[in-house]
Amino acid sequence: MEEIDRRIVTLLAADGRMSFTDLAKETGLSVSAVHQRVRRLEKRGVIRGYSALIDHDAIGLPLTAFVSIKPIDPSAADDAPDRLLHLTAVEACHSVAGDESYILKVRVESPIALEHLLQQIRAAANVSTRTTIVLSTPFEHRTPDLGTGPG
Amino acid sequence: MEEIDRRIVTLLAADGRMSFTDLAKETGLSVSAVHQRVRRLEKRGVIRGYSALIDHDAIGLPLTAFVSIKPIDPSAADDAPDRLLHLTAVEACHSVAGDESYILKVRVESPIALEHLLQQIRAAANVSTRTTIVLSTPFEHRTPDLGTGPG
DNA sequence: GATGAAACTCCATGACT
DNA sequence: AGTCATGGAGTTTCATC
Repeated sequence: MEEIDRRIVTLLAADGRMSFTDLAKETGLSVSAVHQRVRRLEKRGVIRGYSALIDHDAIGLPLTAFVSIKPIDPSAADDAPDRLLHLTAVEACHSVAGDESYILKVRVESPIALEHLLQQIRAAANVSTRTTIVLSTPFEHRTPDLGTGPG
Repeated sequence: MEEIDRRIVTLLAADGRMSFTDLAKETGLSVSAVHQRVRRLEKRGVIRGYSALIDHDAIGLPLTAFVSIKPIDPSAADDAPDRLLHLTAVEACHSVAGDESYILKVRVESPIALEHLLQQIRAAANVSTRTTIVLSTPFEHRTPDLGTGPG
């Protein structure tokens, strides 16, 4: 990927609603050239989508936790992600190296809701869980610094 | 927060560039009423901003890891987040309950870059680190289901 | 790939209920 | 809080280079 595309990606990662007009000003291109590039980045999957960043406290999901899971039967099919998809409290699922197989990031309303969710996770994916509760989040969703590229 | 605001938040979390016109159609309100609500949600901090979701493989940061950190001197001032802010590879920093004090999410170019970053983290915050490498990410950034509210 | 212009759609604000 | 009206911006497409 090239310099101007990197700049566009950086700008849109920092402000997902920036207008094409402003992107054009920032990049020195015409509006239609920027438009074309953004559409191409979307089509190529470099830009996967756009999202509003939400204050989870404000929407009634103040409790965040990381849940590491491990299959109870190590010989069973490893389809945990599929089995957890329906649990909307599970915001992310990462397959990881190490003693456990996945790390989930979950957002719930309360400790009771977390307890219930853990039961659901264990039942749905036939796993044991280890939970780390988030006390506060100094920062999150920071935009990568794409600098001037590899090289 | 009330029903229509929840709906607006859900829609914008799923598509951060949705137009006010479409939000109006989805909510049954007029464009200006939606406009007013979105601005209020932004002002109240319920919506903290907007971001493009990026494919990290495509931008040359294919290696994700979780780094748990623990202070080497437990009596020292706990200002790790401040000390890590300048490391742009650190995408998120969560204070957590448990044996370790923070979990960081980092994105780097390569194993060598991770090694270098870990050295920087240890030096900057005077901590020990424990790193869990992400092999793949079945899903991430899922939108919360705000349903019809608490109750 | 980039550009400028045209047609169209959307945004943002003010007057009013 | 909401609607409607409106002028100003922003978006999208197209012919052209």
